[in-house]
This record gives sequence, structure tokens and C-alpha cells, in this order.
Amino acid sequence: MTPERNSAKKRSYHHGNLPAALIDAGLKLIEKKGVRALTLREIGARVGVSRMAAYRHFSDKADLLAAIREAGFAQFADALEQARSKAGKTFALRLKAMAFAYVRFAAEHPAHFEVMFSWSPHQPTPPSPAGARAFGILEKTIREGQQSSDVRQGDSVMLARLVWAQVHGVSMLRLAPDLTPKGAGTRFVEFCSEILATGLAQT
Amino acid sequence: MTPERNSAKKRSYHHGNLPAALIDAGLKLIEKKGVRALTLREIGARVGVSRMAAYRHFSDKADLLAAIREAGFAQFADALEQARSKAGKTFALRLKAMAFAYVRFAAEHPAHFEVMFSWSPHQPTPPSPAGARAFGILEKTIREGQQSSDVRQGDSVMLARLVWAQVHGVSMLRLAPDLTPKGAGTRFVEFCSEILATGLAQT
DNA sequence: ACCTGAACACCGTTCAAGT
DNA sequence: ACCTGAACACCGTTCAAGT
Repeated sequence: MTPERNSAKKRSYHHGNLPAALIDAGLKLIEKKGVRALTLREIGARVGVSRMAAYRHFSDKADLLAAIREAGFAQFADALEQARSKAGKTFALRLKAMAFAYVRFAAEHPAHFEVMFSWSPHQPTPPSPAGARAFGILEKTIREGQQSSDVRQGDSVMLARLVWAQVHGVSMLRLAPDLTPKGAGTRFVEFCSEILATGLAQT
Repeated sequence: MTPERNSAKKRSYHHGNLPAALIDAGLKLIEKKGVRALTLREIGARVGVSRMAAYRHFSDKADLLAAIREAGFAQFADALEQARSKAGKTFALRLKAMAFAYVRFAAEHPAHFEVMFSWSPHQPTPPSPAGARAFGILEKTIREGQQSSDVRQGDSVMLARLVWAQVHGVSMLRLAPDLTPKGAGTRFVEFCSEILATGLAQT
């Protein structure tokens, strides 16, 4: 009796999964015009909903962006994890695979990457659980490298930060001349991985 | 006879050097609230001028930001140059000095740094002359390192990009735990320089 | 519970006008 | 030449109201 499921003659009052739809529409708009040009009004229009609907699910625009950011870090951590597990078992192979995964993620998901790492000292990034997970994967790899004597002894967190900074710099500065969405910076990333591994090895 | 210089009984009609004053006020506001919160109106108010005055000197807000950015790169290149010339003459010392200068600039001039490297794939950074100069200083140092056999042979531009990416990543991610405006990340930067130099040395 | 419309205090930018 | 004021088309966000 309750009119819960209409046979879609008109799009239902509820939107099924509005939060997810808003995040998705937001990502597509960022990809097209950049975060700076993102407006709640346009997201709403794209999803077919009032400009105010977002406020039922997110406290404000910053909160929506935080959700986009966290979803990005989750995907990102998955990509790193997958690259690691698919790679051979030596430290050098794992490092290279993860470096590729990092740079490739930046190239393939520019909108997510832009939100995840948009930089300002004033809105200091609240710590992201998924971001911490991603870093943990890298740090674990470093520790294994130390056990197999591929990496010098020392603070594995510091060593992991160094590696993170390297690949992050490459991604942000788009320094790989052969960096394209589908064939991500092959030569330059390989070059960096090799030099990094050499530096890490020495005691 | 012409009323050109009044004895400052009221602030003169012209502002002396309005463009420089606008850039300066902009920097201070960015430092306080971030680029995102920067408004032409507030800059104008701060300088004591109408919100429209900026349009006499800059074509729009983006153009003012570009001027800020370029000024930042000029200061930045100077800082690198100075660090290089003050350092000892070995490659290792120069590399370390420049790494410090990079990270310290980011820490001491957060507003400039934010504008210089604010990231979006959609407003692809127009090439900056001063930015190119800064990169050139680094690349020259790499070439000298190759001549003194401190750095492996190979494409010096690629090698310089690698170093740039490393220090840039450190600066952006604020990975140095001991990074403060005045005592910039001493231990971590030293750590990175050493590992980097080791990796660069090997053939 | 979930969504909407009108209203408010902001933006950047254009344009005609002042000195 | 350099600056201003009013006006326009946008924002994010609040609030009372609709289903």
C-alpha cells in the first residue's frame, strides 16, 4: 500500500544513493574544470536534484570534499596494495611496482589526486585513515627490505617518508615526460626507482 | 607648479607603487587565510584603495596571482643560488645546501610557495622564467657533480628532475617532523640528501 | 526523513563616470 | 593616467516550508 517503489514512471522522490551520486558528480566536474570551479549548484544540477539536497548528507561543501578525499585515499591504498602483491617478491621489484602505482594513480585519477593533495598550510589536512593505510603498506615494504638486507638499517618510517616524497614529487610536478594516463612515465619512474633503491641499499 | 608632490598632508591620489603594494597585501592575506580565501576586495581594503584599482595594473585576479607566483620564483631562485655559492665546493655539500634552501623556502614563505605550486591539471602552470632559472641552477650542480665523478653519467636533466622531485615532495608533504620556519627540518633533510647522493653516485 | 524556494551576504568583473 | 560607484551574474549557506 505504501507508495515505496513506483515503476519509475517518474524518477523517484529519493535518489537511491544520493551521497554516492554527489561524490561521483563532483569528481567528474573536478576532472573537467578543477576543484576551484566546483560548485554545489552544478553538482546538484548534474544529479538532477536541488542545490540544497547535498546539505542533507554533508554538513557543507568542505565536508563533501573531505568525503571525496577519503574515498580517493581508499582507492589509492588499494592500488598500492595490489601493485605490491602482484609484483615479484624482491624488494627492488616491489619498490618499482609501487612507484608505478603511485604515479599512475595520479595520472589516471587526476580529480581524486587533486582533492587528496591540494595544498594549503591553512586547512591542514586532517589525518586520513586510508592515507595512513597507504603509508603503512609502503613502510611495511621498507621493513621487509631491511630484513632481506636490501635496505640499510635505520628508522623505517623516515625511510618510507623519503620514498613517499620522491614519488609524490614526481607525480605532482608531472616530471615524467612520458607520463600519459595509460602508459605512466615508464622510463623516468624506472630511473627513479633504481637510483632510490641504490641509495637505500648503502650503509 | 604642477601639484606633483604634496607634502603628504593627505595620502596622495596615486599610491606610489600600487602593483607592488597589491602583491604584498595579497601575500599577507594568503599567509593568513590561504589562496582560496583571497579576494580582490580585501586586498583593496588593506591597501586603502577601491576594489577596482587592481584592474588598472592586472588584467584580472589570475593575472595578479601569476605576478605573485613569478615574484616568488625569482626569490626562490635567488635563495638556491645563494645557498649554492655559500656552501663548500664539493657536490655533497652543495646538494645538501640546496636541499635545505628548498625546504626552508617552503617553510619560511608559505604564501609564495602555495601560489607557486598550487596544483591543478586544469590551469597548467605557464612556464616561469624564474622557475626555469631555479631548475637550471640545480641542473648545473648535477653536471658539475658528473665532472667531479660524484654523480653517475647520464641525462643531467633527468637527474636534476629526480632531485627536484625529492625535495619538492619533502616540502609539500611537510614530511620533516622537525620542520619549523626557522630551523628547517634539519635531520630529515640531511638524511634525504645523504641517501640521494649515494644513489646518484653509483653506476 | 528527504528535498525545495526564497532570501542573505558574499564574490569577480564590466562599464560609465569622476579627477 | 589612475581610480571610483553602481550594477550584473554568480557563489555558499540559512531558514521556513513542502511531501
